[in-house]
Parts: sequence; C-alpha cells; structure tokens
Amino acid sequence: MKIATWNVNSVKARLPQVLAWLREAAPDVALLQEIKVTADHFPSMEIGDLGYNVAICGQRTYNGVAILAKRPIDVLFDSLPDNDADPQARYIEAIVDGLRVASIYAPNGNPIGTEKFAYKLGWLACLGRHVTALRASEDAFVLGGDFNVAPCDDDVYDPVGWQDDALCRPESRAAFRRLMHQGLVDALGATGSHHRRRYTWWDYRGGAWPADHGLRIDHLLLSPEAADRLVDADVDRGPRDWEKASDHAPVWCILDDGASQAKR
DNA sequence: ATGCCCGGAACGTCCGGA
Repeated sequence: MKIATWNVNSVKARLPQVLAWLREAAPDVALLQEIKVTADHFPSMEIGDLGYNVAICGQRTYNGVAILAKRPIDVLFDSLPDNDADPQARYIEAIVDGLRVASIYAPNGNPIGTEKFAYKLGWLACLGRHVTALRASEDAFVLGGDFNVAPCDDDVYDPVGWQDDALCRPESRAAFRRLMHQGLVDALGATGSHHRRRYTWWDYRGGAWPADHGLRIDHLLLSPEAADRLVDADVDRGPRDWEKASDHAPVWCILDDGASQAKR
C-alpha cells in the first residue's frame, strides 16, 4: 500500500501536474494540502477518471485538504477534534482499507511573536492531544502532510539564516517532538540514509530549487502499528522540476499489507 | 532592511505562503 502526501499549492493551478503525478506515482492513498478550493470546485471528475475516490475539507483561496484513494474512503473528521470552531480547513481524517489516514496542513506561523505564531503552536498542541487519543486506540495510522516544521537543523539548507523563522523556532520543533514522543515514526527517518538531506520544499524565489536550498517540512508520521509494516519511503523530487511546479515535492511510503494483516 | 516567485482575488496591488 503506497501512501503519499503532497502540498499542491492550488489544485486548480496544478491540475495537469496532479493528474500526471497520480498516473506516474500511482499512490493507493494521496493526501493533498493547500487545494485552495471548496468541495464543489474540486476537480473530482478528472481525478475520478483515474480511479480515485475523493474526500475533501475545502476552503476558498487558502488552505484546504483532501484524501484521494482507490478504495472507499470513510471520513471520520473534517477538523481536529476539540478544534471544530477553527474556520481554517487544515485537517481531514478517514479510514481507507482498514488504515486510518489524515491529511494535515499545519499553520505556517510567520512572523514569530504574532497571533499567527500562537495559532500555529495552539494548533500543533491540539493535534498532539488528538494523537494521544489515536495512540490509545492502538489503530495503525498515518498522519501525512505539511507540518510547517523543519524538525532539526539537518532539515534546513541554511539553519542560521532560518533560525528565527516559525518553521525552525525551538517552540515549533518542541511541539513537533511532542507528537513524535508519543511513539510516532517519521517514515523518512526510518528508511535510507539519515545523513542524506531530503528536503520537501524549495522557495520559488532566488533559484532555490536548482541550488537545492530546501527545507524538510512535509512528513509522513506512522503509528507503531503502521511502522511495523513500513517497507520504504522517500521524497519524489521529480514533480518539483516540472513546468508550473508546486513549491513542495511529494513524500511517499509503502506499507506491507500481506504479512502484517495475516499476523493480526 | 526588503524583494526575489507564485496563486488568488481582481484589475490596484495586496495578502499569504515558507
């Protein structure tokens, strides 16, 4: 089972790229962020033609998350529990093929020292409380998305230059670690070389992509029950090099479903 | 110190992004 996450930066502006990526990468489950449309404007037909069901938590202009899956999608939440007064569309959670998955778009939080930064930290804390509930269920789950946190300096091409950015602040990293310390496994950290930089976002400006001036802020976080099934994971840098690219690259992981389900 | 490059809304040019 291949699960991928991608901040598409507008599903309307990116539709040809999204369709090409779905054909090429063929994930069983795709978690999208920043779709920037409400459900009634989501290109469900075009994506449906590729064999995907869609579940959408949409918003016009800003934010918006979606889950695409070849199997049926049973939506459980379209906002973080205990955060349903939040007008920003940043969370959707569903069961697909017996696996719990969530598409997450955490707040950016810049500039620091403002209500935006407080909102980010509050949102991540709320996500942390939900993770506690999810962990108690002992369900296998995958939280994928744009967490807007570069967990450590190795995840930043210029750690000093970015040290006062909301994506790199110690408070943001502490909030991210509080998620991880509940027993979650970072799919990229658990596979391949720990020393190889695997950025997921490159600024449109200043030639950041060709210079590989990136940040790792998109993550696939696995419950222990899901991590037991982890086969492989990586960043798909290809789409970042396409014409009219998103500024984010997809991240994917593969979970084995044969042996582990027989074990259960 | 700010803009760089984008998308969206909208037709000015600003906001938000990261």
